[in-house]
Amino acid sequence: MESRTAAAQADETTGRLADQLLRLNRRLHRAQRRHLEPLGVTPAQARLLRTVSHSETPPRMADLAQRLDVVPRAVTTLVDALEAHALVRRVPDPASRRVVRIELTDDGRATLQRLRQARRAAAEDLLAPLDAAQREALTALLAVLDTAPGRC
Amino acid sequence: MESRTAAAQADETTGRLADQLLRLNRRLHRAQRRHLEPLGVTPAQARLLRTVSHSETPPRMADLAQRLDVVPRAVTTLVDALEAHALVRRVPDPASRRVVRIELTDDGRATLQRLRQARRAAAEDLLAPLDAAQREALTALLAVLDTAPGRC
DNA sequence: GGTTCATTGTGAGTATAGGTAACAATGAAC
DNA sequence: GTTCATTGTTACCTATACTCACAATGAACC
Repeated sequence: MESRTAAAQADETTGRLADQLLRLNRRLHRAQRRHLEPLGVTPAQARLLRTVSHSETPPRMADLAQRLDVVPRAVTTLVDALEAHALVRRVPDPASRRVVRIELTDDGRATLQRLRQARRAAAEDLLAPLDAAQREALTALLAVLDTAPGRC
Repeated sequence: MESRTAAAQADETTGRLADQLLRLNRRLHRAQRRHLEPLGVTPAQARLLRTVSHSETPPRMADLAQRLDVVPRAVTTLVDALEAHALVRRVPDPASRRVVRIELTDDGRATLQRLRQARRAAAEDLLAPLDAAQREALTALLAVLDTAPGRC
C-alpha cells in the first residue's frame, strides 16, 4: 500500500515535470525573443551562430544539424536567414564539392557579442528567483539529462 | 580578480541554462509527440485537456488562456481541434452570453485516461537518467521558477 | 572503365505552436 | 443611452521543425 502511494507520488512528480518544463520553455522563448528582437535575430538563429563560433574549424551543415540536434533541412533555413543578414557565409569546401562550410562574417562576430549580453539578460529575467547555488544545481541536473539521452 | 572570475562563472552557468532548457524541451516535445500520436492529440491539446479536467467548474476560454499562459486566440484553435474530435464541447454560459464554457465529453474523459499513461511514458523516456530524489529536486527548482515569474 | 551505393545539401510542402490586429457581440458604468 | 471594457473569434503572420524527393557528388566494388 505504501509502495503504491510512493509509486503514485513518483508518477505525479514525473508527470508534473513535463508541464513545468513546457511552461518554463515558453517563458524562456518569450524572454529570448524580446531581447533578441532588436538584434534582428531569432533564438534558433542565435543558437546556430553560437554553435558556429564554438567550432574550431568552420562546420559543415551536417555538423551543425548534429550539434543542434535537428534535422539537416532545418539548418538550411537558419543559415539562409543568417546569410541574408550577412552574419555568416557559405563557403565551398576545397576537399569535397558536396560540403558547405559555414563561416562567421565580421558582422556576425559583432552581433555575437551583443547577442551574448542579450542572452544573459534573457536568462537573468527568467532565473531571477534562483540564487547561484540553485542555478548550479539546476544546470547539473539538466546536464545529466542532456548527456544521457535515456530511452530517447 | 577572483570576484570577476566568480561572476564570469555565474554568467557561464546562467547562459548555459538557456541552451540546456531549449535542448531538453525539443526532446520532450518529440517524446510527447511520439507517445501522443496514436491518440490523435497534440501536446498542446493534451495540456488543454488536462487543464479542463483539473477545473472544478467548466472553465471559460479566457480562464484557459490564463492558466495555459497563452493568448486567448491560441485557445480557440486548440478547442476547435478538440471539439472536432468530440473530446470537448463548447457550452454557452446561461449567466452571460459572451462567455463560452468548455466541458469534457465522455470521449474526452476516456482519452484523458490513456493520455496520462502516454505522458508518463514520455516523461519516463526523458527522465530515465534521473533517480527519484533528483526528480524531486528538479521539480522543486522548477516550481520556484514557475511560481515566481522574476522580471518577466 | 562503369555500376552501385551512401553522403550532402536543398526544394517543396506540412504541422505545431504561438503571436497581432481588427471586430462583433455583449455586458457594465455613468 | 452613450461610452467603455470584456469575450471570443476571423484573418493573417511568424518561428521552428518535420518528411519526402532529388540532384550532385564521392566512394566502393567489379
